[in-house]
Amino acid sequence: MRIISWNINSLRLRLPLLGDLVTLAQPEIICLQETKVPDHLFPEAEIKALGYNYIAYKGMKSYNGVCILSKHPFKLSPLTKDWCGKEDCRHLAVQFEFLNHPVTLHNFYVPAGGDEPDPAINPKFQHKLDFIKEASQWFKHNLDSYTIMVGDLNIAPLEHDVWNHKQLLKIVSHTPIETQNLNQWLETGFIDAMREIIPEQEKLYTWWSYRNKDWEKSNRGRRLDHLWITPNLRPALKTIKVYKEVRNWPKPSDHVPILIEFNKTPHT
DNA sequence: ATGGTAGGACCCCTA
Repeated sequence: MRIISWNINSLRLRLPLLGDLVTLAQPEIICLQETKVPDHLFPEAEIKALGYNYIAYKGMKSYNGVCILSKHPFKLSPLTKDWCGKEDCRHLAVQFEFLNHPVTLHNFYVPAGGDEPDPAINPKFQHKLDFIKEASQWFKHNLDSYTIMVGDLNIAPLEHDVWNHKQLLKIVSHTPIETQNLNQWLETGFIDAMREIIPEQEKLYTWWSYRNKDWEKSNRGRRLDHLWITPNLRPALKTIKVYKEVRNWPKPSDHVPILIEFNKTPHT
């Protein structure tokens, strides 16, 4: 079972790239963030033409937006909700059968938080902290036994999730308050699947700013996108892959797709 | 220390 998570930064603009990604990665399920398309304009026919007949989307004009595209049937999970009292299209949850269990899949787009890492003067940073706090509390009581959680969490928690740990400690996405709060969310019952496979001492990025002249040469990346699983899915975990080459495709997103693959017949 | 780029809608916001 191959699942992709990707902050696509406009679904309509990058539909051709999504097609290329399907060819390259052959995912059975795709979770996208920052679709930037309101529901009445969602390109459903084009997505179905790519082979994904089961679709859930929650979008709005200009900002945010998430969707889940699948080759296998699923139902929308009742765990889908709004956060911080805002209807800003940052979360979808679905449920499907896998390994003879109902598996819940969450797709999140966490607020970026603006530039100034001080909640007293930056309401966007306050929103980000509130969002993570609320999610941490909520998952204490609403974590299904078999759960996969993916998305753009806009936080790079570990030293080697950023190109320069010391320099980024004061930069939004890598401040201690963010990484502490994200760890509390993780500790509600998840495993960081990417770091299960790729050692913590190894640099690992999923995002490179548009503002670098040569992103590959300067390599000032961050791991903002994540793949979390509950421990009972750990025996089935097969592969993690970061599709770094997609950052060099024409008109790329600043995030690259990440893949999690499970064995379909685990010996648990 | 600064400013750099991109997407979408609207004369600027968000990332």
